[in-house]
Amino acid sequence: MSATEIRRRGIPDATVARLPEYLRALTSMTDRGVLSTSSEALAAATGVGSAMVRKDLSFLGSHGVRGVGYDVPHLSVQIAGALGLTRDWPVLIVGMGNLGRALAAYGGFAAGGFRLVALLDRDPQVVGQPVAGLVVSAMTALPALAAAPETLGVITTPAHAAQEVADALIAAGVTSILNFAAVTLTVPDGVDVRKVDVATELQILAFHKQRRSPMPQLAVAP
Amino acid sequence: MSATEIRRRGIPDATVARLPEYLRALTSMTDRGVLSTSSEALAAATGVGSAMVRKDLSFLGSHGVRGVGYDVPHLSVQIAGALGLTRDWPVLIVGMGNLGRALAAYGGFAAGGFRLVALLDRDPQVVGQPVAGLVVSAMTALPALAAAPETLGVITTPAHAAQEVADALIAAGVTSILNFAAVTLTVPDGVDVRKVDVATELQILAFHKQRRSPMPQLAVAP
DNA sequence: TGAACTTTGTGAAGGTCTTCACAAGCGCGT
DNA sequence: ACGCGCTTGTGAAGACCTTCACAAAGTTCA
Repeated sequence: MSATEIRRRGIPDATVARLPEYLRALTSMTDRGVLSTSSEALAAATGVGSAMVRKDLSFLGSHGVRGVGYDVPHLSVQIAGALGLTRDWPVLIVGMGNLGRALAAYGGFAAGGFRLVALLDRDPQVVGQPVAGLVVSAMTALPALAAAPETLGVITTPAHAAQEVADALIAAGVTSILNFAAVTLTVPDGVDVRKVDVATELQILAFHKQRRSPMPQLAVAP
Repeated sequence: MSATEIRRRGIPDATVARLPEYLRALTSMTDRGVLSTSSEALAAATGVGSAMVRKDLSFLGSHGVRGVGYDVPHLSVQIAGALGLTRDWPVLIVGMGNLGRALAAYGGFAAGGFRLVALLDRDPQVVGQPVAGLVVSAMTALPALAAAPETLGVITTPAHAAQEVADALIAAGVTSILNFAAVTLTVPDGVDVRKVDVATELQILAFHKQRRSPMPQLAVAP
């Protein structure tokens, strides 16, 4: 693939989905004082094939050295830059149930420009409570809290409230949403939704497990 | 694709990943008293193209009626059967921090044969506490608790403990793991791991958002 | 009965992603 | 200076996935 073609089509989605893995492996190497690595070592650390590691990294430009490998700090910067992690990303979470609280307490945000700016809930009993160093806001505060155009929204409400919350987020100008609720959100063009769903993941695991060791099954009438 | 070929190669992974979506849409229809649907309606409910819905469902066999559509209860049973949700799937969660507790309290397990059978933690302070109607067990109890060969393991420990927990689960006979920790687990062949990682999802969202509205960027020296 | 209408099921075409295989390039030791 | 060994970068091939387009097959209604 030519350099101009990459610029036209951008980095493939499949590659983008793996870049955080590489970055995590590189961060771990940095922590252990490893300064240089190879596609083979990154492959071992991430479970991806080494040829794919090389192809993925080649989309960021050629930063490896033949016969030697990749410079860990330099490659980390390249990937972080490609992912946009050098910017500041305000994050707000709507839904302060068990999951919302767990997520608010989760330390993984700071590692990559993500900054928790607000926690919201519809329940007046919950509004005003302190959670993870922030005070829970009412839904009416949403437009003010999502003022920054690069704000990322996280939905941790029950399924039945998620669409309404998504609509409110979008009305407030949020265009990137991470949805933990077990529903498919309907959103206009230009809004990017990713979902995280435990039930779906378990069902996929169950499917593969069943395929490995099928149970005697009742015949289905034709 | 011929019927024998489907049976040889199985249902494509991409299709399996969408079956839970269809099933959820169908369940919602059942709840609303809708008894019949179409590929177009399922497409609207799941955000998938209607041609793909039809192709996906055709892998389960031909259960639609031309000119009419699909029977909601019948199709629900077909999908649930294909996913293995008619079996009983014991689930155990290791790591009773915020996330583990949130997950234990999450109601979505029962909806599909998933049954929470045990919660474990390494911390003696936590062992013995009641969580979600179960008492937290010590790690030493793992082999006994994972006795059923179809047990699914969920890891909600901090990243640094996850590999060790995975090894223990595998030693206890668990071959399907859902990993919430921010590390890539190394597992032997025959063990199926799926990961759920908030940081990765946020990074992918950030990438797409940045691509939509790039920031003035510093040039990188060649 | 039969024509009009609707919706499925599916070859074929077109993309995208992964793997293969090896030339090109770099450092090191002599 | 030069050859040897190592690792990258990348065309090409192949596998996989999605979209298109339409024949097939059913229902409805006159």
